[in-house]
Amino acid sequence: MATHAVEDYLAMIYKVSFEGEKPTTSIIAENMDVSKASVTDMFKKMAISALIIHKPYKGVKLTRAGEKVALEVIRHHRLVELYLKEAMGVSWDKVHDEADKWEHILSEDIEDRIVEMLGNPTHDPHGAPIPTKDGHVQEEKFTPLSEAREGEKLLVRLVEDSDPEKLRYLADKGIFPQTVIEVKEVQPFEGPLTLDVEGHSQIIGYEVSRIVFVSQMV
Amino acid sequence: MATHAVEDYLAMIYKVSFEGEKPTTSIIAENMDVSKASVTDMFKKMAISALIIHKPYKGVKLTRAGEKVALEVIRHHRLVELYLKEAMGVSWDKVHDEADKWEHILSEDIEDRIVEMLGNPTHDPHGAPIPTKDGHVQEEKFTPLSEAREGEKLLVRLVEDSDPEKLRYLADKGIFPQTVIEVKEVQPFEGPLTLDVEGHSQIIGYEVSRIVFVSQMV
DNA sequence: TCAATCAGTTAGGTATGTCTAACAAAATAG
DNA sequence: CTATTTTGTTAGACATACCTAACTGATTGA
Repeated sequence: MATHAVEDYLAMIYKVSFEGEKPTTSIIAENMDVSKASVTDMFKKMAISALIIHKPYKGVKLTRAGEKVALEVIRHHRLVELYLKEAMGVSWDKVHDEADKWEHILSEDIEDRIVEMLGNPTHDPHGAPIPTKDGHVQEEKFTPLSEAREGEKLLVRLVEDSDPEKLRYLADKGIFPQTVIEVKEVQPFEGPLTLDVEGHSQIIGYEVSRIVFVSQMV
Repeated sequence: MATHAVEDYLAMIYKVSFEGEKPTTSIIAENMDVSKASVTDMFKKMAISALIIHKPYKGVKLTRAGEKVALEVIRHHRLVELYLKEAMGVSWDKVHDEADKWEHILSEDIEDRIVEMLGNPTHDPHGAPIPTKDGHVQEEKFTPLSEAREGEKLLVRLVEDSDPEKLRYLADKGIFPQTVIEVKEVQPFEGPLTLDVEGHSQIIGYEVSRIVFVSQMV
């Protein structure tokens, strides 16, 4: 059984890889907020346990076993996020931090009950897909709203969940997964966007627009 | 902030004291399933943190600070047990082990939500009182069913929660907190008891009867 | 009361997961 | 193609929470 720390590293490696970055010692250290020496140690241990393959300067790659653990942790995390929101009424900016604690102690039994209560959900409150029990996800790649052009009619698909402040800000503007938005104006030099969100005009900054991912409306 | 391990020790010291035993190195070691040397180490650390007062061979005493932490952990444990049963449908023999994990990660926010959802509950599924937020309990002392005499009409008040097998057995017989039972026959030499449980005749062994606590019906 | 027993502590180790400081090795820029 | 910068590793520590084995100190029973 992987320790909590190992579970965290594996999930982070998965996320970084998915986002198209190389999961190197430095990048994982930065993302996990630990020293590079700690990551070197951990990579060594995980390589011995055959959870990763480590090629210095080339980054790390999850083995099938490592990926399975990573997806299990991510499944737990996303299920708990949704459960907290739907069953306990926790606001979407707070569910991430809570889920970070719950993901490691969730038993099979409780997991199953949550799945049943939520009716076999496919996505968490931020629009991220929930991996299946047998370790599969189809994570889709969406476009960041920061790259949108004037006149586009877009469907919000996913919002990055790690910054509670930004999530509260977006909730205020009525921007959630499944929200339809129209891009009215895009100012140059990483300037603000003027949007139509369900009939209301909203102006949001470039920095925030980078955590909102959208797809074109057909 | 106390570590998980320290929280566990404090809660155990509280429970042992409450049950009238002296929380000595040996007894805590036995109850926590660790070596006596580990307990000696831990007592030292907790004494330095002013959570306990340790007099070798005389046992340990919680300071007000230590008691506060202990009651907080116990509050979490019992609230979670009830939540798991009421909100998630977990059977009463399984809630204890789950709650052992949840008790350490429960945030104030989630605790408050659980309290509200359950309508300010006073007792867990085994009949144990839930300490208040400000650290008070009125734990009542009840008589073990093993000491009952023939002809007595009794109200089940509490069932010890640590042995799932026995809890399943008692559930089978219809014995829960608030159940009314009549003692039909008591066999000598720690022999079985014949009971009337809500109109059904039930025979239970002495060993099991020791974890059921009752009070006299008025 | 004193020897045997039981309880408790000390000493020295292990594993996990961190850290800083010093060093080595690879990538890159001129 | 070498020098600088960046990246990664090693060495040596520390804290937590355990362990076993050896020892000491208290209690108690004959």
